Amino acid sequence: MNIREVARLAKVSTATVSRTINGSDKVTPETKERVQRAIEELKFYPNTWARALGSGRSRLYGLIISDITNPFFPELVKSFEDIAVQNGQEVLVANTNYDPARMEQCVSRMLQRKVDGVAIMTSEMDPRLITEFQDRDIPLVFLDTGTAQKLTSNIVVDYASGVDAAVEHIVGLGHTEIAFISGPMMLRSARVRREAFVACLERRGIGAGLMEEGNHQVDGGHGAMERLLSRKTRPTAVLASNDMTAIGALGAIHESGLRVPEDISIVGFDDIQISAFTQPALTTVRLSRDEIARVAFRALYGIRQEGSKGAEYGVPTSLVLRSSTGRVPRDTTGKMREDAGLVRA
Amino acid sequence: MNIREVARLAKVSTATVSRTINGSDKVTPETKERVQRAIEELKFYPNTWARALGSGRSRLYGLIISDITNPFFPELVKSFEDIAVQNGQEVLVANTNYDPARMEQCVSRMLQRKVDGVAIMTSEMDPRLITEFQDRDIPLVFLDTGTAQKLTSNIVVDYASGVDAAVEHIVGLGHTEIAFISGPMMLRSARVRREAFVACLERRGIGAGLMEEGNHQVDGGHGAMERLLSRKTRPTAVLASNDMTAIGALGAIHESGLRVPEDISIVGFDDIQISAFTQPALTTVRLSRDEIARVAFRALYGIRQEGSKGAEYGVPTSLVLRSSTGRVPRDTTGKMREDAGLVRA
DNA sequence: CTGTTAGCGCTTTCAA
DNA sequence: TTGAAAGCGCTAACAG
Repeated sequence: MNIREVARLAKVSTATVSRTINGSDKVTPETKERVQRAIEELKFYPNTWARALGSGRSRLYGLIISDITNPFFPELVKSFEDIAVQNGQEVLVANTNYDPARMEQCVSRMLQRKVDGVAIMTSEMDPRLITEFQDRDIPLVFLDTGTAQKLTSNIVVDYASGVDAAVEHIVGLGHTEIAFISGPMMLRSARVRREAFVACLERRGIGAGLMEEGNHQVDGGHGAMERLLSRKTRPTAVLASNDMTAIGALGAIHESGLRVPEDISIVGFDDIQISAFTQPALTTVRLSRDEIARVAFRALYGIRQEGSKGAEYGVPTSLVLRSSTGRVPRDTTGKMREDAGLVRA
Repeated sequence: MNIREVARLAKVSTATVSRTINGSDKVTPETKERVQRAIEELKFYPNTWARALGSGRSRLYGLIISDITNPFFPELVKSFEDIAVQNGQEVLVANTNYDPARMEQCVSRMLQRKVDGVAIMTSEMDPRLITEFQDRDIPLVFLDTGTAQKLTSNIVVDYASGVDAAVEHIVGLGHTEIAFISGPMMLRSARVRREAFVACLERRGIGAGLMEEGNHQVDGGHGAMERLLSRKTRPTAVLASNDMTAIGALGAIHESGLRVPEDISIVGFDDIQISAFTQPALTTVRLSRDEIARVAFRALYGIRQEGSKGAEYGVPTSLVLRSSTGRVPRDTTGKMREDAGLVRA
């Protein structure tokens, strides 16, 4: 079953069938009508691969992420896919699993599938691999890394404003011992977030905060928080590099018998869906996946479609106030207190 | 850049290049070696579509899910993709968003991409659409719905055993007022889970439980739990149709001032990653995504590869004990009590 | 507006 | 073991 059969049934040439499939305006309505009927009757679905071969365009966009298991990404994938499908394009999602070897494999898959563009939402990327794409004139868009060039764009998240709002909020509540649980420092994106925090404290003349390293996952946040709690000077407020980390920290705090926010305030980052439903609901810095996805797709699609150039796009962040932050407790000696709840009053 | 250039550089025919790419054993090691070098030198990546066109096999498998935003699915996607890539195949993921219209679109996409098989992990599916696949001899595998046929397999989750273990556990703790928060009743899979619960209570001669309907998402669980709490006879134990629902219920309980498990016990279903880190950690019925993914892929791939037939595969469930379940409180009048915590002793 | 035809890049007989 | 050549299903000039 192929375009020829449709042509035969509709009594036209394959070219005409092709034209009506592609919505060409140079086809008489009646002819178009006849072809449509033939297509319906035969339940014909044009072979995308053959179309791509013939036209040189795959209508396929690659989306490389590091861990689909981190809720931040599925939301991004969903948005990206929605926009792509709306524009008649498809998405090939690939997971690197934070593994450089798999990253190489992902790149190879993208290249073999002849994608029309790739959104690289993962932090580390061998420059050599990037060249593979650029040499083939494949549009690229990065998140927080890379620099705009001919065909490659970069999405720059304004971490500073969100972090600043968070710190201002925390400081306004009287906190002075502020800690930060970072992501894995081997990841560029994790370092960028950490730096935003450090720079913010500096700007405000607050002493360097306590630092612990997590892994952007729940268990890492849990472990980091435990280490933080065992320090001689316990922080009264903790910012986490992402919400998963914050959720892990929340758990560790509860297990230690302390309370949030009475004893310790927690601020997350990302605002993933579940953060509104943790106990207590997480105050967090929102980073819109929808916005990132939209910008990323447009950056890619725009180049192919409107011949735009690679550019730099900004994406804002903003503070979402919920219940995991509160006034600094009066007693900050670091000992567990039975009356912790009263401090709130 | 194509296979011809490689052939030219290696001084062989395109057929030979094709053979070495496909690992044919009818190529002299030396020739193979020469071709490999040429491929490396040119950084040649064979065009997958052309391969598909030529061979009639796309090496692409479709995976249709209903909501990538529900943590159950990303874990499934990840496992499925891992196995597929290990076998040199690719995965095309499609989201229906619980929307029949999008389901139709998904099917069309799969058909156009000429997938070699489709795993349909979403509950409702227009029979007409299924026919589209079957008419084209495309292997299918369903989760909990459909019946095994020539090329279509079915994965049957043994809900009964997991639900039974959960109810036994709950009953063993002295609970008698057991409620169930279901998923959306319009979904077959949600109905199946609910029925397993009802059947289990019947089998044990326990009166019909209280029922509320959620939507398999956090907010639905939250709302359903609120309704449950406002009833005259408040349940002392609640089973949820999935973990997201249970997490929502957990939140509603906390907000009402009651405690888990002192006042109310909660049992989830699925055992998604985050359930180990909720407050308290969720007791839940585990359903292995890994296992489902593995079985689903094998069902599809096996048919193409080993010529196996469509079959029925069972997947077990098991109870995971954590901290959200405890002994039934002595006082079950449904009033809020200040001493709730003491009941535990 | 419609048809003819030459590819797109690879696989796969069929010969050699 | 290797090569020549005929497709795979569709698109896109180019004619008409």
